[in-house]
Amino acid sequence: METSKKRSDCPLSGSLDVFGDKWSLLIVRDLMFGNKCTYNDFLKSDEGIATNILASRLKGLEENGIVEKSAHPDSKAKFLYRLTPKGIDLLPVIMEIYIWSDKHYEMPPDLKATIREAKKDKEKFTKQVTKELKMRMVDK
Amino acid sequence: METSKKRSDCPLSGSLDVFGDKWSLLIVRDLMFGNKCTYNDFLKSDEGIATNILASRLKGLEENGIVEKSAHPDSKAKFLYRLTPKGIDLLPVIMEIYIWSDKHYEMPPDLKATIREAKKDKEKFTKQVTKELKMRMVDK
DNA sequence: TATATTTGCTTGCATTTTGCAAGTGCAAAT
DNA sequence: ATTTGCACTTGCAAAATGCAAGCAAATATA
Repeated sequence: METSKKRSDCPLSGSLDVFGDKWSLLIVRDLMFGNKCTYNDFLKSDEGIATNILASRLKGLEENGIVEKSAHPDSKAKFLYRLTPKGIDLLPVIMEIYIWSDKHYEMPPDLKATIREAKKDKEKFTKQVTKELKMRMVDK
Repeated sequence: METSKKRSDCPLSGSLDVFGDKWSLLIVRDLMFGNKCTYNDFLKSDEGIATNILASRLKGLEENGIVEKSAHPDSKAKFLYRLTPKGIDLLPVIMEIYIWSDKHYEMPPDLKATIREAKKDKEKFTKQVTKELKMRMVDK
């Protein structure tokens, strides 16, 4: 197996090797908040990811233990993509990006409200969402 | 002026348009923790950024109000790059990436100790580092 | 049962971005 | 006066991206 070499010992650079691109965290977002879990779900997201890029990102996320692919309960033609615990642990990272964004850019009002609410008690929000996501893991 | 179009209304995708690549946050890291502030400083970082990429990333970060370029007090041949308040506000994002990394990967022991300490009281750590960074802003 | 459609991709190809090496112009040190 | 340092720019090959089309298996429809 070909292990891609690290650029340095810095954990930040190592993390960016995993999700430092324009698409990976959007897939994680869709899994966390978008109620999306299939290839076509991700394809339909507003940003319009190209199908080959989606395939390569899903592969990368899977190889890095962020998402996990399994059989879909409804159909053999579908697959179910889910966040692993490691993927769920990206919630605080994504939250802080939203909070940063809220501070420096405009955004849809409903989302803004949610973020401000979450910001009030980050730990509570994180724990609650994490719990929900872990529950989703064992479903089916 | 050519404004690059947003991929969607999602603040996460907008943020990734700003710093969603393998290099931008490493430059921010160098400015935050590495005591680096010149072009050559960034070039010398362990990851070995290519000089043309560094130039383009610094330009992007500047255009997006994350860093600011000014005259260097020591020499007319040098320039000083500094984080803006908006750039300093990325501290919590970077912190959470470090914390995620600490949970899921190995890392240098001294850095690990710092991260664990910061994690104990994130708000205290954030406030203190932010204060130091803002002080650095007004120096010179 | 035959046909059409859905699903999750892969392939080909043009365009863009990256990475590497070399070069440039100005400032400063020797 | 010449060399060195600094902050880039340029050229070019290689890799990644984006777009459209194709494809096999599974499912839905006629």
